[in-house]
Amino acid sequence: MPTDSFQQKVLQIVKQIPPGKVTTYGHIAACLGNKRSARMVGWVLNSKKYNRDIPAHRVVNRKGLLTGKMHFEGSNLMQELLESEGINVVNNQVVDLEKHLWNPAETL
DNA sequence: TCTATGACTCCGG
DNA sequence: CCCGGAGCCATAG
Repeated sequence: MPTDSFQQKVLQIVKQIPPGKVTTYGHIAACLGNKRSARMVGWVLNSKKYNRDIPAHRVVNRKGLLTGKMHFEGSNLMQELLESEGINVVNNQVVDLEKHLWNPAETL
C-alpha cells in the first residue's frame, strides 16, 4: 500500500513525540482524523515494535497506564525509558499525565 | 467478501 | 475510579 497508509501516518506522528513528553492513542488517532481508531495505533506499534526509531514508550492509554509495557523487551524497559526522560512512573502508570501530555496537532 | 483480532475509548451503573 | 458491555476501524488470513 502507498505511503499514506494508516501505519505510515501513525509512525509519522509517534516519531515526532519530543523527549520527556507522552501522548495517548486517542490523541494520535484524533490527529489522524479517525479518533475511533485508537486501537489501530497500538496495533501498528505492535507490528513495528522492532523499529527503535519509534519511541513507542511515549505512547500510553488515556489513563496514562503503560498498557504496552508487556509487549516491550524485558519487564520494565518501557518504564525505564520514561523515567530516563524525566517522566515519573508508578505502578505502570504515568504520574501527572496531563503535565507531560503532548498534543500531536501542535507539531503538525 | 467475511471473520477474527487488538498497546483503545466511551457509556451506564 | 472501578466494572462490564458495546462500539470502532485497519490489517491478516
